[in-house]
Amino acid sequence: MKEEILDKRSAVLKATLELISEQGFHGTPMSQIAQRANIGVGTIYRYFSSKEDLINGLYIDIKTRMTRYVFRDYSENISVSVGLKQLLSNVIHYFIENPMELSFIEQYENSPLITDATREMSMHAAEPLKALFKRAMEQNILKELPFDMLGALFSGAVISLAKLYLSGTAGFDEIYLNAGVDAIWDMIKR
Amino acid sequence: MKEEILDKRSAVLKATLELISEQGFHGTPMSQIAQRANIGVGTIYRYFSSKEDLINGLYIDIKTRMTRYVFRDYSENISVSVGLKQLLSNVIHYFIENPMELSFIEQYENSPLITDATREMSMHAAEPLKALFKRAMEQNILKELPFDMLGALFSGAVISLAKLYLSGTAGFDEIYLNAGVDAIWDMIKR
Amino acid sequence: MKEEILDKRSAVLKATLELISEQGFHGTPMSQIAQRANIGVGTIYRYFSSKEDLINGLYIDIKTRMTRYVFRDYSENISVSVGLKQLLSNVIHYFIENPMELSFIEQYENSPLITDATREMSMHAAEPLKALFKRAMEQNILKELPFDMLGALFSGAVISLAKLYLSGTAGFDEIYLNAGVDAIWDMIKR
Amino acid sequence: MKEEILDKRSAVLKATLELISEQGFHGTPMSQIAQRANIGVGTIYRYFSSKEDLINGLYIDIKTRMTRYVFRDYSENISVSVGLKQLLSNVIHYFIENPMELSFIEQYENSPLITDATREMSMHAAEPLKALFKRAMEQNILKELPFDMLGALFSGAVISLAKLYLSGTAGFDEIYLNAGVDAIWDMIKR
DNA sequence: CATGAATGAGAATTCATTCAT
DNA sequence: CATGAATGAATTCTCATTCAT
Repeated sequence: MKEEILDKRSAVLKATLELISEQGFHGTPMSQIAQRANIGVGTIYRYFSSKEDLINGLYIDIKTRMTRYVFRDYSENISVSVGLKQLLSNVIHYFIENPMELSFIEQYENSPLITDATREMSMHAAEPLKALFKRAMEQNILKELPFDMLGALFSGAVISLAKLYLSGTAGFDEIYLNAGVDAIWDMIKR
Repeated sequence: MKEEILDKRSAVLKATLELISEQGFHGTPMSQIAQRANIGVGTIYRYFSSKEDLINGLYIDIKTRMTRYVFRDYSENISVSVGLKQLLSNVIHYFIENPMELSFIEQYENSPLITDATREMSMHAAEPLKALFKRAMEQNILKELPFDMLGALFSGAVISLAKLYLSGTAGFDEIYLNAGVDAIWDMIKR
Repeated sequence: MKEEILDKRSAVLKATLELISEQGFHGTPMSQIAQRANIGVGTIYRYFSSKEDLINGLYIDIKTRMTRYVFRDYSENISVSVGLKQLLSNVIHYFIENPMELSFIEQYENSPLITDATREMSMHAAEPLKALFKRAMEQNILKELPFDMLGALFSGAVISLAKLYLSGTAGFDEIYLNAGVDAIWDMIKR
Repeated sequence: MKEEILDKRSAVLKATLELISEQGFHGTPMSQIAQRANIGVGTIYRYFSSKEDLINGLYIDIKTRMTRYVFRDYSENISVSVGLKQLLSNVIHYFIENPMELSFIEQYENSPLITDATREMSMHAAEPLKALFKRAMEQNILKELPFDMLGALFSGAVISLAKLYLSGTAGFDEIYLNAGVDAIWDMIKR
């Protein structure tokens, strides 16, 4: 009964993610979330002050877990280029293994629901990446472009690749995926 | 009074784009669209059978205009690599000049509102790009990757770059933009 | 092109009857009536001041034609009992031959749309029947009941019989119909 | 405060009956029903999935109560002819005592809103009457006509009589009513 | 006269949020 | 604390009616 062990807050987040990733924010009433989470509607409001707060909470939760996953094997000991490629690969794999989270993030980041505070928080989560970029710049490994720009190109391409993979239409395997990762690397490397 | 010369259907599309790009689909009631378009609510329904139909119609309208813009200077006479770089540059500039359209497209393509029929139509619009890629492949100019993948990497990076530019935070100019375009080129070129 | 010979007013009435008998008042927009009548919506308003007026006009039209049909072979020369039975039979046959009119009348008479003026008019149409009843009373042919009551019993049973016949479920033929008419006759005859 | 003791579902049905019987289906908005029932609009939808469902629910409710009333004193011990006359009388009295229900039933049964499922249910409610007719046929008490036809003649006349009585114009009393009942009896008896 | 595009009042329905139990 | 019935503001959509052409 893994599901029942989940504390209520987590159960709500899980239900929200599942439902929103396929039905969208506005296609998902609070009542349905409560039902899926096996709790009463009112209970959601003990953990989140409003639906918007819930959405934001879910975003933060996902971003946190993702950052942890993506940097899990990073250490200052490994070379920058290895580190960056590993990072790249991790991001892709995170999304491939968590397609609902990708779907949610894409919806959320392009919606007007996103709070400035949340955006701020998201920036903060990107700090480690920035640090890595900085080290790479110092070693003349990356193109001489603003950090933000490298990040944007990088993440835009990565997410797009993950989406293509998940769409299933392409039908390409791990090998192609690696080729894609290499291509992205070509984009940012000097 | 340019606005009043617009036929009503166009006025509705214009109003919808403006409002949705900043408030989102669900933050924008039909009544507000009507108001902005200076017509009655009922009139919208003479041109679009439902709100969903309106959204889809707007998407198709935008995609059509964008495709026209992006391929406007393309000809079979120019070299493939020049053509591709021009294309790249055009896409970026289209979005920079039409930020609301970028915002709308991003919302729409990640929402559950998107119809299969519309997705189909969108594929169709990508045909010229595919043809160009094909020519490039034959000349061994591009990496040996599936078309879909090249397209995904390409568009993901381009859109991401345009968004960064528009966010204004980067504050970089045309020169940097060109550097970005070159980086994207590095990603797909052999 | 019989349809096109019809003057517009009649075309509107015909279209209204057809549509309302199957879709009901509120399931039938004015625009649909116009379409079926092959005229513009606005034109309806040249002949009828409002939808309500149209409905009332249709009712009066139907009642008039029905009364004419039902009394078509009546004359003071034939005996009262023959005349009454003939009348009875005529009413049934009118409805059987004009099912849409029956459907419309039943809807209309039970709806709150019916005007006092129209009800008045309807009474007036029943005058010949009353006269016939009076003659019958004087000859001690009918039960000693108020005219209104005889009329109510009579018309209630007749309409009910016609509806049953038209429902088709009973599947009975002309012979049974005559037996039904006889039964109704038993109800009012002394 | 009898009204306030009513559970909400019943309060809604009561309000609906009152309003519809005088204003018709389409003259009665959900908001008005809610107001009359002293509840919020949304609450109606906890008990009925739509306005149509509400109307159907009301019809079933009324038919159930009416059937109970009409057969309340029926038993297999009493003679068939007494039973039938009692039934006849009960139907009339039910409608006289519940004029709004008569009005509603008449509107509903002649409207295109009626569902096949509901019609089915209504047939089912007529079973006891059919059984009684059957017994009567076996004893050669009724005319040799199909059950459906006897039922149609019977109910058509009864309802018509009740309506006349309620219209108040006739101004006849219980005695006349009984005479009417006798007349109807003459119609179906052998 | 005929037309049908334009209108907006009005209706059904949904759903985030509250609060009595 | 947890619940879910109750609420009503807000939204989409329809359609009778008008009036410029």
